[in-house]
Amino acid sequence: MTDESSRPTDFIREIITEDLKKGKYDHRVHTRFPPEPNGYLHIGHAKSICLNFGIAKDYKGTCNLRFDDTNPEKEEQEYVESIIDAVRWLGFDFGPEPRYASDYFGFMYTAAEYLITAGHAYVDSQTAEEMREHRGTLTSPGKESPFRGRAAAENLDLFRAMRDGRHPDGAMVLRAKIDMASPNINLRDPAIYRIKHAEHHRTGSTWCIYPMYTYAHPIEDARENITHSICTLEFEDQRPFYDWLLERLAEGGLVQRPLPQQIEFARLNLSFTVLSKRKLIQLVTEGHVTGWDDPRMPTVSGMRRRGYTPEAIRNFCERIGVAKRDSTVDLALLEFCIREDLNKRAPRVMAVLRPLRVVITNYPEDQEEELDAVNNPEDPAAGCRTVPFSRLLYIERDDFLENPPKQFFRLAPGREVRLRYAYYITCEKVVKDERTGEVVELHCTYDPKTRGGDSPDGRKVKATLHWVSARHAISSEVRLYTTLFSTPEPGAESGDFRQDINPASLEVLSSAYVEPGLAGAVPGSRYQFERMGYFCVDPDSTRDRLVFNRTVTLKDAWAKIQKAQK
RNA sequence: UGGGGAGUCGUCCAAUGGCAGGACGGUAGACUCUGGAUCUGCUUAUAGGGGUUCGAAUCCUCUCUCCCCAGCCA
Repeated sequence: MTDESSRPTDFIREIITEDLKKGKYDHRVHTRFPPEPNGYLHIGHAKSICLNFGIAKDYKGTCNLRFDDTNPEKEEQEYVESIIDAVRWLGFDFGPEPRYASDYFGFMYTAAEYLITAGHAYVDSQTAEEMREHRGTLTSPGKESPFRGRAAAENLDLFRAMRDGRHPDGAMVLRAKIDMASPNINLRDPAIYRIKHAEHHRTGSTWCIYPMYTYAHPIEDARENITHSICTLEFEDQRPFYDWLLERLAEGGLVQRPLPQQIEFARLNLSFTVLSKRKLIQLVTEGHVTGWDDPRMPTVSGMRRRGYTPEAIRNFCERIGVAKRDSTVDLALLEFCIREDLNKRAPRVMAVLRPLRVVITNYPEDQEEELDAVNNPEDPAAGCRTVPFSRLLYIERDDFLENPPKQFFRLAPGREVRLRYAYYITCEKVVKDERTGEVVELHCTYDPKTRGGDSPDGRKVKATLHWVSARHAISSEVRLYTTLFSTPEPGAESGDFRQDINPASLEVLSSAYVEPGLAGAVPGSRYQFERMGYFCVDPDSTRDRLVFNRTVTLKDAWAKIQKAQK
């Protein structure tokens, strides 16, 4: 909202605009993105990142990157690095250093002692199982713990003993004292501290008790003066506790008003993919993909390797909007966003993925020439290049059909087509393997007067084919990706998402040819292979051999016709 | 069967008592040295019943459907 005329675009910005109008937070807006460092970021996180950092930007506020590292058994340094990397790559700035929940462990401990002293918390010596039994059910109230009535002094001693490591894991927990009969289960004396004799990735062995998310998160927000604490829908039931805790701490003067407020929105679901952390981990550990950055993964690192741009992802996140209803976004929208971006910026090159040899019989054996080609018709500033032409070429196997159906415009016996930026050629002869009947080579003639691709007599052709000169082309590997799952909602039918893994999600083409200008292309560079799609140089490339990942195909009218006829 | 949320084109998001709109998808066409891009047309929706109102997607009411919650996970 940088000017008067702009209006909020979602219900969260509406709330913020209203708060600003009322002066609720002294005209400040401060958000945060709080991942747990126990996995890699995916497109669903990107939605949250764009929301939180986007709001900060819109309202000239601040957004913190904060690691919610309250469970040492699950969290690792490796993840914090990948998350930092992903956030920066997406184009967001959180200052020189991220924040950590563990930065506040000391304060959280002090606050817990205050709660005990004020009679708002107690140490419970029940086992986990006993606690579960006493919690009641969704429809029946819980029962109070026999330890609920302990005096503050005893609780304090016990809690300090917990901290000092005098009890094993699970021996006791600190609980908030609220209401065991509450219809909201989260208010039935939730555990707020547990014993874990575990090494923490940042605090080492300083602590053997760790706060629960429920307790830690509101405190982290308050400590960072967060104004709007935006999270996903499943935390909605948690909000009464969030408010309860902060109210108690404000009463004790441990946090200042105005208190941050929690606002929930619906997480992203995407068709043909899974986004739950558990499922993503399973894909990696069970070897269904090659790693977190496998180009078929919906992780930020996977999409990056696939060839997605930060701009396309940000644009996607803006287009899908923010609301409270559960929804599943069509993968086609994501693909639209990356095509839209790459169409404007990706240089065009010619690459033949499944080569078919073509001999231009009337082109002199020892002759070759350089032809002018436009780098990007959408961007005149991208300039021109030349591509070599000679007697022996490769064209795409799919661009020739011996017995073409009516709607097939491409090369066929006796038919004339244009070779892009080069010449008109006519297919004169089809050479086949005698045993298999497979077409192995085409003999064509070219019309020298059509150099550059135009015929002086105004003669039209129905198709333009991409090609490479066999002598000059660089042999490369091309990895063709389609969706990792073959159904829009993986697991919907069988209950096991792995049943719907698409066995054909990766096709490796090891004898593709790209034009010579691509020599030395660096990993991460993106190109449009004319008529085939957008491709990105994979880090697996070596000096001698380029490897390309297909980011997304071009829209393909012919493929659609073929599909419709099946 | 407790509590908390949510129901609008195929999909996602708007409309905040006043002509249900946009984007993606789909489809038809124009154009084209990429069957790309671009442009144009068309397509389809307020979960259901009752009520309030001159007027309801919006307010009231009843019903239905879907999601979340019974970790010492986040």
